[in-house]
Amino acid sequence: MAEVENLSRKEQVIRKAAALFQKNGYSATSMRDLAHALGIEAASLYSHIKSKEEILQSLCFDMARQFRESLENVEKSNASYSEKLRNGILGHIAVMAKDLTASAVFMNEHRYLSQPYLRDFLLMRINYINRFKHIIEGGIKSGEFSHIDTKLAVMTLFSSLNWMPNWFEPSGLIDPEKVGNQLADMLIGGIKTK
Amino acid sequence: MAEVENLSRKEQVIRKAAALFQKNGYSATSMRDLAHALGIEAASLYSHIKSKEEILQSLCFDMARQFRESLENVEKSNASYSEKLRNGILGHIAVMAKDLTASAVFMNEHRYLSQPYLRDFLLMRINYINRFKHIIEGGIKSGEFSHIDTKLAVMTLFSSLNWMPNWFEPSGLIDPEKVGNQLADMLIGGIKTK
DNA sequence: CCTACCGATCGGTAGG
DNA sequence: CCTACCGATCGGTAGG
Repeated sequence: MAEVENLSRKEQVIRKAAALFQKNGYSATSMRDLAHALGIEAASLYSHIKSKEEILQSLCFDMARQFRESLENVEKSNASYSEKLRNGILGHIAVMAKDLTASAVFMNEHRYLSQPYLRDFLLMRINYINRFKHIIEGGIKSGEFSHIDTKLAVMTLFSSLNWMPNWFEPSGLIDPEKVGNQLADMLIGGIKTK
Repeated sequence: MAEVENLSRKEQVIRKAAALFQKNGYSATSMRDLAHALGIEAASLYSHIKSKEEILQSLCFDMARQFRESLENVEKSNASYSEKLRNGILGHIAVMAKDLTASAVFMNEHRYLSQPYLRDFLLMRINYINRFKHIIEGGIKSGEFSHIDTKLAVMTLFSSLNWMPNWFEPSGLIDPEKVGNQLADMLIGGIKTK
């Protein structure tokens, strides 16, 4: 059934769906809403996708893969723990900045995944968080960081990162690298006068 | 129609709804789900509440009021900017810890409010954030804080605070005051060795 | 990509 | 708090 030609149209469907999921939420977005936004009938969507949830799966797992790949590259480097933490932050923000809409869906709508996808997603997320945690723990052992609560530190970092799609200007006025460096400065160096 | 006797039953309905909204999302929670969880028929819910959204409104605006009141008390004090920031954080966490379920709904489900409630809610939230921002700006002017990006700083703070209901142990094993002080230490003092 | 349609479920009301 | 029910809408399929 001409899979190749359908690929770009499928991409269009997924991207439009992401925009609607971000704006109105996954559950509150109907396939008729999506079809109308694309100028077609609801039934026609099923030529491109198997189900509503397949769209959500694509969005969530594609973002998860990009985040994971970014962090793997950072881990492979020989940088200090401070630098690894900074580069992990920069990489995460760079991935988000490439698609703020998909990032917002990744963060806010993954909960509507059914099993076993939800379980897999949450396991991947825990794994990702733990890898950041290990960098922080390494930095504490090496003496680069003070003896802070690592769980609180990594949760603060993770929440800050994931909240960004909600306040970044979609216009692209914000420079992801600049914001990443500022966040790293603040979390690593603190905001208090030295 | 005996408003007084209905109050506690209405409270039960709202609290059970909050738990379901937190677990499954507002849109994905049906009035039949809620009724079943309470052991009654869906139609019977309407003796206690006017609509599904009225429940969401109660939850969101009640939490918003508590957050506002907490911050107002901090602003009235004569503390330094560091202390005001710390006390603002402690107050916010204390309000959340009193009802983690309602806090999660406040954070994750407010978007399903219809107009004009959504507008009012978002204006209150912006106001709340700006008041924290003013504390940080005051601290920069007074020399207590270094010249960081105030928007980034307040967004980092705000996202850290609002993410907590998602990782706090519901068992109450976490001491809100301890976590608040640690977060304040980290954000005010930084995590890097001095 | 369409028309025509399915069974299920939605929030909510009438009337008791 | 119940039974009985409303019109609207849901995700998805059949068949072209």
